[in-house]
Amino acid sequence: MKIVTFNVNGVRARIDTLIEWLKETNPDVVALQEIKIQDADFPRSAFEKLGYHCYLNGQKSFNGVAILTKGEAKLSNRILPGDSDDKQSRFIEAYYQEKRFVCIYLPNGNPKGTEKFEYKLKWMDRLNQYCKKALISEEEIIVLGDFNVIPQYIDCKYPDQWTQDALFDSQVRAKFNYLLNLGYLDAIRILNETDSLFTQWDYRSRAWEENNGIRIDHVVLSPNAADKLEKSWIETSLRNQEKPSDHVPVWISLSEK
DNA sequence: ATGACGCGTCATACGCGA
Repeated sequence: MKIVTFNVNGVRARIDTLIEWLKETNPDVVALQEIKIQDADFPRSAFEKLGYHCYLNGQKSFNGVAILTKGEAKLSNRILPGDSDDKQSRFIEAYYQEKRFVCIYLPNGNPKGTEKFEYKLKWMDRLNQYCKKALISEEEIIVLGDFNVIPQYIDCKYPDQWTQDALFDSQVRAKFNYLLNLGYLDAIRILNETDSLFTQWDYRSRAWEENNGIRIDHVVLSPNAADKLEKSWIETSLRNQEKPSDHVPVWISLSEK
């Protein structure tokens, strides 16, 4: 089973390249972030023509996540517990072929020292508690999306540039580590020990041309899912397209048995 | 310290992202 996560930075702006990419790569499960559209306006038919079922938690203008599956899935949750006032669309969960897919767009949190940063920290606590509780089921759980967390120094080109940033904050990194310490596995890092494995490059300041990137899009696996991990890779080439997203897809394949 | 790009919006400047 081929599974991919992709922050598209606007599904309308990306629809043509998205459809072309899906035709070529044919993933079984697709997790999208920053679709920036409300559910009613999502271009369902373009994906349905390729055989995908669409499960949406959209929002006008900002945020918005989706799970697409080749065949019918069961939408199980669109709310991350722990804050009934949270109106931002950053979480969706679906079951497909006896696996649980949790697609997230974790808050950016910048700048530090504001309510945005506090919201990020609380959101991460909520996610960690959710993922901790989920382990009890012993299901195969795939948590994937834009985490807005640079886990380690080797996950950015110039760590000095990020020391004051919410993506590389020590509390934020500790909360990401909490998830790993529960027994979840970072699917890219576990199979690739080299540096410069980036998933996002700023549009500005020639960041792509100079490979000034960061690794913030992650696929995190529960132990039972990790047992089936065959490969993990980052599809860097998409950043070369015309009108690219600033992020690129992150892939895993799981064995069928 | 600032701005740089790009997306979306009851647009034609501004919020937001990373």
